[in-house]
Amino acid sequence: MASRCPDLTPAELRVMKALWQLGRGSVADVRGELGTRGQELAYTTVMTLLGRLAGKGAVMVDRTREPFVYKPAHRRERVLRERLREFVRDVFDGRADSLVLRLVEDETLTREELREIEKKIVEAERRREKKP
Amino acid sequence: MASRCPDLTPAELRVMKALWQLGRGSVADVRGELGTRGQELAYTTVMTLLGRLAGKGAVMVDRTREPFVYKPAHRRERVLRERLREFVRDVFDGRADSLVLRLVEDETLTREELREIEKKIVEAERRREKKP
DNA sequence: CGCCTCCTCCTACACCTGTAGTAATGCTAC
DNA sequence: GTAGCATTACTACAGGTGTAGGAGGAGGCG
Repeated sequence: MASRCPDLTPAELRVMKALWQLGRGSVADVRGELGTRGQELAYTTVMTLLGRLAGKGAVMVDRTREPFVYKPAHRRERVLRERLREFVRDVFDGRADSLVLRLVEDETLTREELREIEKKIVEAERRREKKP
Repeated sequence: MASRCPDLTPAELRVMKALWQLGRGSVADVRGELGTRGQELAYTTVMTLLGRLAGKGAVMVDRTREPFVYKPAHRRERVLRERLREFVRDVFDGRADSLVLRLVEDETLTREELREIEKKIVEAERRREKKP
């Protein structure tokens, strides 16, 4: 397995989301994408954030072209998974089940979603029976 | 419905957890409880944190007794629920289902936990059928 | 050819966080 | 009653975060 994803601040995460959406892009592109999500930021602010992200290895920069092209260094999936792990550890003391129970009981999920999750659970259980 | 729970920093949350465990207690008590969890902090550090928590209304202070007695202003349940909500919104764009799916597929949960969750889901679905 | 515009680089800066020291004050024990 | 110890109040401070301005280069337009 590869190097750990670096920690991201909330603002940085928002930038990453824009980048994941775009695939890759210039500062202006990212700024535009953030704009469509209601995050109006000055050009230089976006630059600063992308710079910090590059500094911690969360994005790759292609400097052979101007304007520079930024690209996520890790896939969204992976970063979110890691955030989730941390969150479960820090807030729910590692009790993932109690987190899920809370969501289930909290009306946060629609009937559809519940059904979908149930299906996945059954699948997961079946998988584990076979290959423990 | 009551006033929103204030935002807590990671260090503050750790203090709150100690306080929830104790029910209520002095600075020294909280410090001790944190100690048993491997969070060794100077007395004054704990004071600072409790002071900040009091400042943002997360704990109540009884100053009629010395040493002052600190007590959580909100129940654990409630604070965790709110944190979870924020997390789902900020990191998973509000898609609680995709968060849960990730946990289910991620081997993060034991067979037991999966079964438990499944049961809760069935219950929740049944509840909703009756009272939509 | 000189200016405007876009872009990058460096700098700034106020606020938040984690962590703790020092001063003051009051109670306890000799 | 005086020297400690516990406790609180005030202060500190380095590092992180969110947000952005200004300087300077490079290319397009009049």
